[in-house]
Parts: sequence; structure tokens; C-alpha cells
Amino acid sequence: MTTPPDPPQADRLPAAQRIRETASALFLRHGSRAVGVDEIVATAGATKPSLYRAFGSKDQLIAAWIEDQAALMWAGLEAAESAAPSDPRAQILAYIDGLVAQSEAKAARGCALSNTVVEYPRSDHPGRLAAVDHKERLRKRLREQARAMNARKPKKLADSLLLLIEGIFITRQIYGTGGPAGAARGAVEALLAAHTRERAEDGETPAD
Amino acid sequence: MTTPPDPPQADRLPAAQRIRETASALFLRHGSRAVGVDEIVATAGATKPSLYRAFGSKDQLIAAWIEDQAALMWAGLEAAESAAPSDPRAQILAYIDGLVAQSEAKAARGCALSNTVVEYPRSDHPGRLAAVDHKERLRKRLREQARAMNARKPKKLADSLLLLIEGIFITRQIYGTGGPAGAARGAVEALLAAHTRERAEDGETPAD
DNA sequence: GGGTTCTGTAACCGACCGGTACGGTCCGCT
DNA sequence: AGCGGACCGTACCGGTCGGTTACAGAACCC
Repeated sequence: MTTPPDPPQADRLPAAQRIRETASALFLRHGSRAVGVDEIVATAGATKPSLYRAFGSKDQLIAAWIEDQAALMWAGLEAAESAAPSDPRAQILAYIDGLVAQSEAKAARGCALSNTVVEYPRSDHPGRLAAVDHKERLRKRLREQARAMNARKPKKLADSLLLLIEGIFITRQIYGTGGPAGAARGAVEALLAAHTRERAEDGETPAD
Repeated sequence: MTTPPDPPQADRLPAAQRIRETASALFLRHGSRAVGVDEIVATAGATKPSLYRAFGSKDQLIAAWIEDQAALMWAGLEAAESAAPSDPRAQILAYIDGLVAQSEAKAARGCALSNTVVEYPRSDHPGRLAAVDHKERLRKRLREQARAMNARKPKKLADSLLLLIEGIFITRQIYGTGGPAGAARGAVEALLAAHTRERAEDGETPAD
């Protein structure tokens, strides 16, 4: 009698998955710090014990969310790569174009990974750790692509691109949809040109 | 008898000022969301009523802190401008160099304004409003400087610089002191060169 | 049919959150 | 001398935070 035993009951996803998806949506909209566990389980139509059975703590739920978001990030990168196989320059441009396009979406709120790093400055937070880890790997990947296109200073080029990419994410949050992201494509083209122009004056450390 | 009436009593700053300075330090280190009012007043050697009498609410204290941080930002910009009067190109480079240098400081945690925008996605937060306002003005100022150096597309140049500047701030938090900020100077030089090189192919909208 | 797995109910915890009513102390002014 | 206001601290408020417990019911598989 205590249990009004779940109205439809069937075709419902398991509680852990509902919680994960609901938390993802809420975290994206309001930031993981602003969303409480009570709100998550209430919105998901689940209960706190289910959350803690599946994830152990709110911090670990955040880490799981970060992994999901990182997977999306990698998917975007790989889509850009497969869109122009064996043309690293076109891959980079396609990736940037994708980021700019999604930053123009109404509800976009930058990069979940970067936001989490900002929200949790303490270096021991599991969500922050996961986010930083993926960002390091992104840096490596960009370096590989910079090398693949025979950039004169691949590390500098990759880091310059990283500055622009991260800039796209936060400026979206600061300036809204009409923000500086619109200049990203042109900036990337200029940087790529500067790093791959033939026989320039050159003359800095060859390791860059 | 209830009041052990303040040991030294003299030469102490007023409570409001102690609270403001203490809050600033704590907000910078841990983020304004992670710091509670109890921690602020305890660290400042003050009490909560003093905080609420002087600032009205925690949100307004955050807004006051943002104003302080914005003043520092403007001071940095004006220092760069007066360091190279009537040479907007050198001013931009000096400003970027200053940002990179301070991003290499041990305890640096990016830009307080940008961080606050990330921490408070809701558009009605007084701290966020103040931060966005100053960032808009920064955008205007960069456009003026871009025009002053006769850039071919001053708006695009200014926005490109903004992407790099914001990129410096967050990548500092993601990658630490050895991060992509080191590539900023070179990237800015490349962008300035691309926008001011004489008689290039040109051919885009003249309003940019 | 019996065990296992998954889930919800309901109550609870200590800590901390932002915020406030009230009373005291000290000062300058008249 | 006396008074008012600026300033500040003590003590307390209700609410919410993340996290936990014991228990009960439903569905599934053998």
C-alpha cells in the first residue's frame, strides 16, 4: 500500500540513467554548483538513494557528467577529422566552424569542462580532474595536427588555436550570441597562414 | 560585560573595508560561490551584521568585488596605453604581455570577471551584470584601438584579440603556468600583421 | 516458488547557508 | 553634563545543503 507502484512502469529507463541525463541537462543550464541533488532527483523522477547507489557522491556524478561531455567533445573533433581526411588544415577549420556554430545556439553555455575547472578551483575535485585530463589530451591532439600540416612551430600553433577555442567558449557566455566568436574563423585562418607560409624570415627556437 | 571591547581598537581599518579586502582575497582564491559569508567575516575579524549593513547582501558584496577587479583591469590597460603613447600596436602588445606575465604568477586564477560570469549563469545576478558591463566596454575599447592602428577590419581584429585574451585567462586555470598563454604574444603579432599588412587581396565586407 | 536485483518511501543527520533582532560601546556635538 | 547617532558584536533564525539509514515492494530469472 505504501507503493503506488510506478504508474506506467514499463519502457522507463533505469533510475541511474535518468539521473545522469537529468543532471547533465541541469548542469549545462545552471552550472553544477548551482544545482542540488534534491533538484536533480526530483526532476528525474527518482530518489536520492538511487543517486547515491549509482554514483556515490555528487562530486562523482559531476565527474561522470564530465566524461559524457568529453565524449561529445571528442566526437566533434573526430567528425571534423573524418570530414576532411588527410587534410589537417581543413580538419582544424571544420572543427572551429563546428564550435562557432554550436556557440550560436540559443542555450549554449560554453564548454562544460572549462566551466567546471572554473567552478572548482581546488585541484582535488574529481570533476575538475577529469576535465583537465581531457583538456590536456586535446592539447596533444592539436599539436599532432599542427605537426601534420608542417607548421613551422607546431606547439605554438596548437597553443594559439587552444587560446582561440577557449575564447570562443567563454565569450559566448559573456557576450551572448553576437559575440567575438564570429571572428574565430578569420583568426584561425590568419594563424594557420602565418605558421605555414613558405620560407618566412624564421629565426626562433626550432623546438616550438 | 558582554563585549570584550576590541583589544587594540585603534589603527584598525573599518569593518566594511576589512570585509571587502578579505572577501576579495577569498573570492580570488576559491571562487565567490565556494566562499560563505561566515568564512569571510571570520577571516576579516568582523561579524555578519557588519557585512550586511555595508553591502546589503552577499550578491552585492560580489558586485562590489567585481567593481574593484574591473578597476584593476582598466588600470592595466591604461598602463599599457601610457607606456606607448600614440602607438596603438605597441599598446596592445604591452597589454597582452602584462596579462601573460600575471598569468604566470603562482596563485593566478584567471579573470575574476569571466569567472563570475561562468559561476553565475543567471543573467540577473548583480556580480554577473557588473562583469558583463565592463567586458562590453573592454570590447569597445579594443575596437577603438584597432581602428586607431588602421586595421583593415577593426571589429574582427578586436574580437580576435578578445578571444585570445579570454583564452589566456581560462587556459591558465586549466593548464597551470606552463599553458598556452606562452603562445599569445606570437598569435597577437600574427593577427596584427594580418590586419595591417598593406594592400592584401582584401575583399570582404568593409564594415568589419 | 525463491532468491536476486532494482527501486521508492520516509525519516533523519550535522553542517552550513544567507539574513536579522537586539543591545551595547564610543564618539562628537551642544 | 547630556544626548543622539555611527558603529559594531552577540545570539539566533529558518531553510537548504550533501549524505545516510532501515525498510518494503516490484520485476526478473532460474
